[in-house]
Amino acid sequence: MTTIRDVAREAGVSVATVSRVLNKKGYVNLETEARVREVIRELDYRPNSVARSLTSRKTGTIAMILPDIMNPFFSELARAVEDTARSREFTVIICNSDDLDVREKSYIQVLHQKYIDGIIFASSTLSEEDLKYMVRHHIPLVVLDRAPGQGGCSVIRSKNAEGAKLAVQHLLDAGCRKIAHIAGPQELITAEERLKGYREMVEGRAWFEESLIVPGHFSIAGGKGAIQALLEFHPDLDGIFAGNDLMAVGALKALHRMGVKVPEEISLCGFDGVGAGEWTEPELTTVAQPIYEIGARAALHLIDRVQEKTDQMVDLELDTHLIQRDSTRRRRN
Amino acid sequence: MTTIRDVAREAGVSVATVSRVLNKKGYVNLETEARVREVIRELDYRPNSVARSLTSRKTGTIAMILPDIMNPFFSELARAVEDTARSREFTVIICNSDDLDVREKSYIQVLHQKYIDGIIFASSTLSEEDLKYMVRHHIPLVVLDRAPGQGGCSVIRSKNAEGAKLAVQHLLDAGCRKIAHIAGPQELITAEERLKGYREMVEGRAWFEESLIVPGHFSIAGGKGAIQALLEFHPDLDGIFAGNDLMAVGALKALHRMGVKVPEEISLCGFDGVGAGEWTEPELTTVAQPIYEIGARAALHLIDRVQEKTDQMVDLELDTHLIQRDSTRRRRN
DNA sequence: ATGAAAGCGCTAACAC
DNA sequence: GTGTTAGCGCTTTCAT
Repeated sequence: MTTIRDVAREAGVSVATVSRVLNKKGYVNLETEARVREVIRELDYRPNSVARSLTSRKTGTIAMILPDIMNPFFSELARAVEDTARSREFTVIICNSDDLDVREKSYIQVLHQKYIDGIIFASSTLSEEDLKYMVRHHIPLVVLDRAPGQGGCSVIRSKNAEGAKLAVQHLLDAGCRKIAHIAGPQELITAEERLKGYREMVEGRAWFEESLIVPGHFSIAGGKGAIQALLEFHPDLDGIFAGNDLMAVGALKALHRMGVKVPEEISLCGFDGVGAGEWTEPELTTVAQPIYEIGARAALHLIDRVQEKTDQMVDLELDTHLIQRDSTRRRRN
Repeated sequence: MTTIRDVAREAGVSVATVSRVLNKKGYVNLETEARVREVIRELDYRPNSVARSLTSRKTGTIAMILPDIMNPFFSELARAVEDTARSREFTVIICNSDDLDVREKSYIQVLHQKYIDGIIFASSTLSEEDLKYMVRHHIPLVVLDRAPGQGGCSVIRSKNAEGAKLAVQHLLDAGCRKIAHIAGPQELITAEERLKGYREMVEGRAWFEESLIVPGHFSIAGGKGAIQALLEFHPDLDGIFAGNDLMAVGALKALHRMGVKVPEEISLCGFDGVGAGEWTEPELTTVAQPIYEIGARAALHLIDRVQEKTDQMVDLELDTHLIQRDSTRRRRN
């Protein structure tokens, strides 16, 4: 491996000078610079970034902690983050937490030791303790899908309650008269807000009952399970708003298996807008979050903070929008 | 940040001693050790891994270069790699290449500069030049889905031709009398081998024609497009073997749109075995690669090489197996 | 404008 | 057993 000394020797200058041309910092004679650059090319020299990191305390690497990269929502998010990071010459470390807080904690330790420049946290549970740790150690942090006003970190998320209302309104417009909700885990603010949106739209209506709300754990299996419970008590159900697309897919499968036609007998609307919503038959109507945008903005802002182009925290709430496909349809009723 | 000096001072020993207890290397008095450990705990000291990397030339980080993390095949692979890496206390950098060789090249440069310990290459095109670069610089490399015997790198892949035969045999067993193949890009060895497997099974049969082979670019859109071409010339088609699941999904959508029933009129078999094959309706029969196992083995072997537990290259060919679901069915014929 | 030298935090001879 | 010291490759004062 060729080092800065080799270049210095070969160019007949000191390492300091080479360093200056490398970093375009401080004065350096144009001719000297030209010569140094020439040598750099000849020797195909590239500075060792570990050595650089040791002095600069910057690694040009950010990390992303998420529950599971196999979940299409998070893989899209990760893709956005990596694209953006690359455009700023940053590198991205991916961490699958499975929502286990011991794992999150251990990641944070390791990442900190590795001098990671910042973290995007898309896993569900960031403990108060971990947050404080990161603030104390000045590790820039962007949290996705959390309640605002945490202090010490930026937050980016979608308007979940509003999106949920969009979904319910759409089902109502489609002529549904009894709409259930398959809810995500209520520890998650996103799930909670989507449920809240649903409630606001349906509470007080004659047909509404608490038993129309069933948990689905944000998973395919959960979505399937929810259908059993739902149809048993509400055979007259004609609309379902699933708290995310994964559960909607599960619901779709279960309904199909039970011989219930979607959208003819039951209309179904998901949430998230993952690409795979188009894989199903019928294709899934859903409330789309601007997933890619969330990731891109998170990365951009995080890197701005790392590079001290800003010291402001942000607190963004992005709009959702309905993508109408085939799993909902106006009923002739 | 607390350093090794702080610990040394506080414990009344030299940094060398602290380093010794940290690395369990060399002799150190049990009582001294106890005291040092105590101080480490008190000060909540953790060694700075950047500094360590500078001397050890090891970062405890591997990289994975893949086309697109949003492709479910690669996200499963990535998940396996990260799980395995974590169990060995390694960290994983993800790089989306979009199969662009300039991008691959630039990643390799950056990763090398960052002292990455090794690379798992799951992107399609690894140029001879890049390979040599990595060999020359002693960067351990595991390549997925490439022809064997490259030298200088380990290769892991599935038995593609054999898998393809499994698929065609299954369609034949299901009673299909005219089976088409939607092929992936022939620059990719995987696509080429799958086509070869198909050919071996069908060439010489009375119904076989070259026009039964159409390109589908390993993408959903490609799968859709292929169907148009196919049905126009072969309205009597009754079986399709798609070179990957993404194309199979596209084919399924197109067939559905054209009112062709699967599997009643046409049986369809994919390749890969990505989880999302269960999202479709009907669920997709497919030849499954042991995706997770490929990733896990790749990571394990790579890390073994990094840690010099072995200096052997491997050249693995893993078995595929048929997962029979609903998109193929015995025809009453 | 350029160079000498002191770190960054840690490891590994080598000496005692 | 433990300490001293010279790096690892680079950046950054501080002289000159």
